[in-house]
Amino acid sequence: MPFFAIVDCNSFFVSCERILNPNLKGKPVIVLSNNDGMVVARSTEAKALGISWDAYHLIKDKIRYYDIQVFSSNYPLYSEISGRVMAVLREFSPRMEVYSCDEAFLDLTGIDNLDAYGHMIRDTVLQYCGIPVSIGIARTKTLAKLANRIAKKSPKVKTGVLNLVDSPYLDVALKRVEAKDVWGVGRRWAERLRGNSILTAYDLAQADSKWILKNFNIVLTRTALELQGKFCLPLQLVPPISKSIMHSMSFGKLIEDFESLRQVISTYAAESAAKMWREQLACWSVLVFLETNRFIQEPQYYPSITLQLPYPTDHTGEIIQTALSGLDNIYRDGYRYNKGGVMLSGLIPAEERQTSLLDPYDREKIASLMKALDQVNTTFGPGTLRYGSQGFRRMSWQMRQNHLSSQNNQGLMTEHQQMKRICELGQSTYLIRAL
DNA sequence: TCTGGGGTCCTAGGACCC
DNA sequence: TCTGGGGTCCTAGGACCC
Repeated sequence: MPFFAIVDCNSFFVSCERILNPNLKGKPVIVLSNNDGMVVARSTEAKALGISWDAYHLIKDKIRYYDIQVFSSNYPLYSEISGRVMAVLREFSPRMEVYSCDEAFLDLTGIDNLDAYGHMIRDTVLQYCGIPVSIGIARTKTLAKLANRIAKKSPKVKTGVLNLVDSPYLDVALKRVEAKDVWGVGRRWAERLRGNSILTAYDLAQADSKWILKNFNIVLTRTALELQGKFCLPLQLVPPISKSIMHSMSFGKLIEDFESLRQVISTYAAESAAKMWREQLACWSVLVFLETNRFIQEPQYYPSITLQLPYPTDHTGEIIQTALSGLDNIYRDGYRYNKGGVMLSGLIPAEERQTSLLDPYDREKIASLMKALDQVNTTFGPGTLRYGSQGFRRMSWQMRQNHLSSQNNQGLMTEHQQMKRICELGQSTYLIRAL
């Protein structure tokens, strides 16, 4: 019988900002989404002040009143630190699933003293990465998530580690967690479950699985079985090949003119292509979409179109051209657009492409061009080299980031200085190796 | 002024073929 | 011409996750 741990970084983005600026410890801190639109991460202190998933512009008064520290999201920083945390965790179990940037499942089967091991993991990540984590350990992934939730919330679990393997408190734990807070149960299903008097994780575990299968689906059935301690969800040890790659974002302001939209869509297409290129994939189809702003009273329009390519491609220029022809197709005058995006799908490993005599492009030349492009943009910053259709000036639709950590407290901090700051924390070989 | 971005899986229903 | 079953493929939409 396997044992699983889920290791989850506490308020991850906030913890990352605290590495750059230790003075933030003990203070209420929040991190905002792209465009500084909404709150996406909150320190415990901020949560205690009642800050939740609010629109930033609606809670500005509260932020001023309580002197809450505000940061725009700094994804290069978070992704760097995430990589270091994962490297440390892998030392504790090579059988690991990186579940998100701030969470990983570890297979701890065969470990004797699970409690002690959990504490060791927690202490090591804190020491070497400066990130506090919570850990739940149990016989299934779903139960481990449940244990983790209690470890995070309950004042009784002061150590941040909860082990439910063969625990006499398992039923107590299941009864304490509401069905809506079970991993895999969202708002909609929770409502339907409540209609059938299933209120807690315990109720869900007790429910008849045939009944769940008939009235819901196989996904929820597995969740219920996992709550009974029956292993259904294996670890995903090797990240599967992406099925789709998307770049989409709200614009800095509403866009009415076609030319600006062409620039946005070109830029988003180039972004998607770059992501795809880094994963060494090629795509069969390109989807383009636009959206108006649903929060304001005016004509709404949510068009999208999917374009099939004659051959799988990873050529940015070709993807931009395709996306722009899609834009031609869906664009309508008289709307104010708020958001757009480009999604690439039908992905295959780039090397598996069949070469065709009819293919008008020289794929090898394109590959070296793309490689050079990516290297320049990695070294000198994204967007240093770009296609003409992306535009050359900073445009009003570009992302708002008024609270970047690098500009907040100690003047401008370069990426190099940020990394140096991260390293000052570490006495560890992990960090040195990571550099 | 201002309301995230990026994914996955499952299912129902339509189109099409034999 | 009508009727029907069975199979596959695709797409859209709904649910979930972080």
